[in-house]
Amino acid sequence: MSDKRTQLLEASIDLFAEEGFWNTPTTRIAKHAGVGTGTLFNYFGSKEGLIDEVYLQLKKEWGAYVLAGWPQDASVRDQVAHIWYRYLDWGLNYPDRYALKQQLRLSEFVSEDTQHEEEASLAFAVSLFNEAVRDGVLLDIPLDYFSLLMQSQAEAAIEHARQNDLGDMALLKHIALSFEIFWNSVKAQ
Amino acid sequence: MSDKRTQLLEASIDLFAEEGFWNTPTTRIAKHAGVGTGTLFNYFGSKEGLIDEVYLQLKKEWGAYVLAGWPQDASVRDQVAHIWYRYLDWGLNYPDRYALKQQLRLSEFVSEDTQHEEEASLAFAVSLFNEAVRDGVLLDIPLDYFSLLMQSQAEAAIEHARQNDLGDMALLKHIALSFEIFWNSVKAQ
Amino acid sequence: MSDKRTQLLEASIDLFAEEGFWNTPTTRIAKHAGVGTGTLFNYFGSKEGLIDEVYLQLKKEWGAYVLAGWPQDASVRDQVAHIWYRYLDWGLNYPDRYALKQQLRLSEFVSEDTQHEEEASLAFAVSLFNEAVRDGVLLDIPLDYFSLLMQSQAEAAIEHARQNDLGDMALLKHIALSFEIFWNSVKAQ
Amino acid sequence: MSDKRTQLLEASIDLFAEEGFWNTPTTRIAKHAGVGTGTLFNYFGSKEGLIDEVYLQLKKEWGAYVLAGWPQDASVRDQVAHIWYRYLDWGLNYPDRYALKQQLRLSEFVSEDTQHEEEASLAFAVSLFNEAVRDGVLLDIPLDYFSLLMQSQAEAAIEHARQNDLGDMALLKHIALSFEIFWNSVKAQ
DNA sequence: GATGAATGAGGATTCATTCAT
DNA sequence: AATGAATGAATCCTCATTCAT
Repeated sequence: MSDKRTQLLEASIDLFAEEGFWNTPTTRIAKHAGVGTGTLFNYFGSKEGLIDEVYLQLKKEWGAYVLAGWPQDASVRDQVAHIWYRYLDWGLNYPDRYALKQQLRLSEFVSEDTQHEEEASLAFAVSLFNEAVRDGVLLDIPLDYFSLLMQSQAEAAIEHARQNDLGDMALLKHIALSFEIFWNSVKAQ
Repeated sequence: MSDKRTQLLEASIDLFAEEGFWNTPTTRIAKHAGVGTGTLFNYFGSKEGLIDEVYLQLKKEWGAYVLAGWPQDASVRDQVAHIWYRYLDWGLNYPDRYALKQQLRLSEFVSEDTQHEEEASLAFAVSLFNEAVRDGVLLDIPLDYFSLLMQSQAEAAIEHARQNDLGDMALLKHIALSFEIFWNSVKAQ
Repeated sequence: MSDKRTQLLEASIDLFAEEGFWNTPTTRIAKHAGVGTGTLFNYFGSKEGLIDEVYLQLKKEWGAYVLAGWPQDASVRDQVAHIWYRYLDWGLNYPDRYALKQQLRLSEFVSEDTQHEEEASLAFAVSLFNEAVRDGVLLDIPLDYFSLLMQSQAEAAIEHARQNDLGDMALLKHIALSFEIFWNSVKAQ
Repeated sequence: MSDKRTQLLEASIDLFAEEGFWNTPTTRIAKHAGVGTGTLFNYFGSKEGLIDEVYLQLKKEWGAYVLAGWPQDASVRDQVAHIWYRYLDWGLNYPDRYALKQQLRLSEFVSEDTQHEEEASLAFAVSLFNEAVRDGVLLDIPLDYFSLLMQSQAEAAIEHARQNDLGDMALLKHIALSFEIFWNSVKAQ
């Protein structure tokens, strides 16, 4: 994992967040990263290649953040809650990275393959989910739908928090409430 | 509402859906619309202006579709269900338009103002929502959060349906289930 | 001499002086003149045609101004002085028009023919000049050189006055001096 | 002073002289210079930037030409005469460059700053002028007016020569006469 | 590997001019 | 005669990518 590679990825994230990736020429990225233009192409082959890698990088960072401190022995509800809180935390603590990740998710710049690449964190939660379903704790729905529901509701919660610039107290209340709502939607009735 | 204006909007939607708006030069749009290049700029001022208008157009179409046949005298649950079904219907019947609308929502191409422009349909549902909360039918949460939740879960449902290419039967079941899940998340407990 | 024709010429002079003629689209001229775009072309055929006419118009205005009050019975020196003073007056009273006329004189926008079109005022001074030469009052040089000398020195005097923003007193002194200098250059020794 | 930079300046002068700078697209300049279009913009930033530099280049060339062989120990009259002859020489030997320089001087294309940039040659003649005034050889007028007078009369002389296509003999006579006329206008009486 | 000057295809936008009304 | 919406050729400039050093 070369140093310059990392510098280029960081520079890209900085600049994409500021100006959008379509307003950010490769030359500016290279300059901001402190390397030559050619170097960018040595590492990533093309601008699209770079963007793909940026997206993967963000997914990776996000995944690591979400899984950190996973309480493997807690109840299903608490395990899910942990992911939920970490998810919202990341979105609210790294608004630029979050926004960029969201944007890249649907972007025409990111290749299809990269877009659909499995998010590590969830692959990783498969057995938890399957057990919970079998034990009658969660609704019996496809895992991928469960994960879409979680993702979309988490995004709604983040979006609401960002749009309303909540104070500390209100924010905590909102996060707790958002989890209740989510849980009610997926718990077995 | 001039003829050429409409032709340009239609042509844009077609081509943006096919190739992405950033791969679609203004000249191609104009040609596809059967007008001169200059005309595009007479009507929309710039490519960005055009994209803004495309987004507004899609929102408008979508809003009209969702509200069609609204059962004003039904129960709250049925009214919400109606919107839900129409929402999913639109997303599944007009996949190109839906995908484009989603993409534009977060795009750097669409100006902030345009992005936040009130969606008519919801403004319109305010009193329904307020009454439902007062009557203890719905959770007492901010309207904008309610609407984010509805939107995000509907999108998750659409996304799931599209990714799994469900047969007619399974599709109907999925839609019904998705509404149950949504309803459980927002109904007063 | 139609009304609209005049309006268009005036509008052109206004806008050319403000922004330069190459930054002034025909549509803006027409709008500023309060007529339709087509009308401009009805009257002048092309933008170049319009600019030609603007130049002729300025030459005409200038010529009329310079010749006004011509003291036909005064001495040669006084007659020349009269033209000198009027010339400088015009340049200083109508700085926009003066600057524009200067600029058009060499511009690639003005057709050769129009550029060389005889300036009425001087044609008109031929006999005065010829007599003065014969009488030994002026140097025996070609008339066209005489007229170039007069023009160029007058422009130098105007330029100096403009660049130095002279007060009333100093300005009068400058003008008087400038004439002395000119006269010394062309009077028979 | 890169090679390509010079090629671009030369190509510009060639083409501007032939067709006028406003009829000369950047692509044609680049092609004529044997470089890519982008290169022009790498060096000059914009077409206007290029034109500015062309103007400066012409001023520089002209200044060097005019000052070459300056007879520092000759009389004031001879020193001034030297500049006079060199000035006319340049104008007559390089008609294209001269015409272009004249045209650019007043053009809206050349930025104000560039237009007013001090001409080295004259800054350089300051002490000569001051001494001559103190010694009662030249009229006591502001230096900038002196220089405007010199410039304008030299231009008149060049203009006359060009318009009349004089033979060698007549040309020499004209140049000598033009200097006498100029000298009479500025020498102390 | 690293560089960055050079490239030139590609694209948004302008604007003189036309012509149907 | 007057209009102004429509046109599309023309042009400036950008920027991903290459390649000689």
